[in-house]
Amino acid sequence: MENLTELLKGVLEGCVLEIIGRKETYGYEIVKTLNSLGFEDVVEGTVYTILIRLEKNKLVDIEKKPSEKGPPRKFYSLNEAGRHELSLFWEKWGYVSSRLAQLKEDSHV
Amino acid sequence: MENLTELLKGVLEGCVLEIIGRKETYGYEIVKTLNSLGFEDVVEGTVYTILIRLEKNKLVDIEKKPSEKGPPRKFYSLNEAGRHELSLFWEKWGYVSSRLAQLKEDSHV
DNA sequence: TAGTGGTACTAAGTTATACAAAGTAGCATG
DNA sequence: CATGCTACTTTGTATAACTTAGTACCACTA
Repeated sequence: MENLTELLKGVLEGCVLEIIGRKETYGYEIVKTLNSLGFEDVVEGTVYTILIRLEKNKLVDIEKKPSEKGPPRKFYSLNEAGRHELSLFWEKWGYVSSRLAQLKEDSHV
Repeated sequence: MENLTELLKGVLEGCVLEIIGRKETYGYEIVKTLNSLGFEDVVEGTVYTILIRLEKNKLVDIEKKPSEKGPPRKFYSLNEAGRHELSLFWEKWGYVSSRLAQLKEDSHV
């Protein structure tokens, strides 16, 4: 799917929160996860800027661990504020998507 | 619902296309329509910038008509390119929302 | 007739987010 | 020692929504 950029604003951050919320993970793996979830064109630069933002907003805890395969990994996990932000995200997403569903539904009645 | 700004990127333009696609209408009325659809905090400044963008991208036809209640209205209708853009929007929206639905579904399995 | 409020459009500047592009660096394999 | 995968960093750009302020038409009323 091409040029989803604008529709992904706000969405990708929510996805990253959700992914981190499931299990402690790191940037490179998150990129691969997003790709496999259907967000195929999401690249590292995008994800790392999101992670830096999450850190700056104190939504995640970070732990550095060595890797067998390359440079050390920075593992992220959600803290309490992060979990709250995640539930807020799903709430907002639910709101917007239900309005859109309604709009679309009305359109072919 | 508070602070949906980022989630609305790309979405509002799609909504405006959809609204215009149903019947010829004008900016002020579009604002009211969006508000009644649940996008309560969307204000004129936002909608008019979208309309100017649609015009610049040649997705709409425009006709100026007098109003009984105020300044003349600029009526917008979708042209062929606009209808195509609208169907593209719904396609993209469907893609993104289905991925999100899947992500959310997986989350509480 | 001055003031208020609803209708209707315009325009300048700000902010937030995704994306592009390039680079640094560790490690394994051939 | 070159290639390729892993893994993180940084700088800059584009886009879209939002903020704020302003112009202007019209009807009603105190």
